[in-house]
Amino acid sequence: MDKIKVLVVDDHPMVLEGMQAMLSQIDFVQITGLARNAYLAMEDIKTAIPDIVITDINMPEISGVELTAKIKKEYPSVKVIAMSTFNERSLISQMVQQGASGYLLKSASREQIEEAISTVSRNKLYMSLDLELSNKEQDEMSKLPVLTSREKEVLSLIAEGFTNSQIAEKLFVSPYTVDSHRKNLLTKFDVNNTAGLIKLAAKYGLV
Amino acid sequence: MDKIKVLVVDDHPMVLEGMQAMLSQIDFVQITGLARNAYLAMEDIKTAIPDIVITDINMPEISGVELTAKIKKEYPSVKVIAMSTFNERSLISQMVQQGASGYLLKSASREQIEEAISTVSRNKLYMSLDLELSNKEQDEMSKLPVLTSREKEVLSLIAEGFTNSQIAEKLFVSPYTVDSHRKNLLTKFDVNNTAGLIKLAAKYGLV
DNA sequence: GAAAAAATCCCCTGAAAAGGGGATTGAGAA
DNA sequence: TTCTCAATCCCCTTTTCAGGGGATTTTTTC
Repeated sequence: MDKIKVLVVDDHPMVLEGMQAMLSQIDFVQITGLARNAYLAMEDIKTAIPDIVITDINMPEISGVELTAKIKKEYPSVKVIAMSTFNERSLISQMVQQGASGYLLKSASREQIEEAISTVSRNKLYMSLDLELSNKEQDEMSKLPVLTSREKEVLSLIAEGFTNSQIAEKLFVSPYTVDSHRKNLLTKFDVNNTAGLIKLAAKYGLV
Repeated sequence: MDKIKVLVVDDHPMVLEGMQAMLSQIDFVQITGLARNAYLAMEDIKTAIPDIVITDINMPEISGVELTAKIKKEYPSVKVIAMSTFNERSLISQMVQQGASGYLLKSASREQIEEAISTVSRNKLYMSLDLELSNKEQDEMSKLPVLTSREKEVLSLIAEGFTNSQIAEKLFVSPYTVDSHRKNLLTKFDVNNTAGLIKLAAKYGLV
């Protein structure tokens, strides 16, 4: 049985070293490369096509989301496992949309990493979402409202500091419309002013 | 010449492994332990007193700040190097106040870690603050206004979603006063509404 | 002990947001 | 095909915020 070829992408040398150390303890895994950015990752993939790419989501220049899109476009058979710290869960759906097969917390243990790799290599999805979440966090997550695309648009503009009428101009709609969206956002987030709105939105990476 | 004894504290196994891998490449360093939380770190220190403790700031239960306070209280001669990801710079001053001797980004290279350890062991402060910052970030950082303690207090309450009068009640002052602070904050941050305020404050970890 | 900085308080105006109410249109789901 | 939902638009009232203008007191710093 062939070993599973894994490429790790992360801008933190520490994490790369850590992953190398942990992956080398897994007997069915073979490391094909360690890349500290998306460019180098694509180079590495070209020379030695891995089975799985484990990539950080938050990276300067080209993010993990974009890298995943690139990989899936050029090498659809390569599986991608996204890695992030706990406060970026909002990016998971983005990653999955781009074709990621797994989601790993940076606080993952060797066992979890092992499980993630073997699960993903069997064409299944691995999500380590709830593993380290407190009840409070779970509650907060479940309360996360579903926003329409227009609402997201308006929210990000609010967060940019624009007023209703400025946003209305940008979106070519009436200020009344923007105000409606704003009110819906307040209701959905269950807050009663802009401050609460931005705070929550920022917390869940929506802005 | 004796080796410098180092203990690493981080709740992420990946980082611990990474640090171990990187530190073992430094010939003048001897790892006395790897702890995944503050409790275990204190145990480790008891059995083998290290010269330097490298600790993550963001940890569940007991934070790096609290751990540093504990260490400096019980073992004043032990040096502490704080470690964090880039968006927590606001904690640096807290760490320094608690007696930390260094600050290391998690994106640090082996060279930087080496430098941090040797600098700190020579009783100097090591701050890796500006190392990996882009010009844009540097500019933004340098523009960061100095807030008074009252202003910080008011800002965090604004971010919590309270109105001026609610804040006034909490602080036992007149709403006029709170309004003054709010206006000063707007001026200092050079923004013109609450949204811009919170966004900036959040960006620099002030809330 | 004087000067500077921080914290407090007050007033006014106009703009913006919050909190209600409602209505219409179009697209997609049941 | 109805029914729901998203998106659009409108009006009203009250509250809060933003942008000015000041002033006083306390605390810190030199």
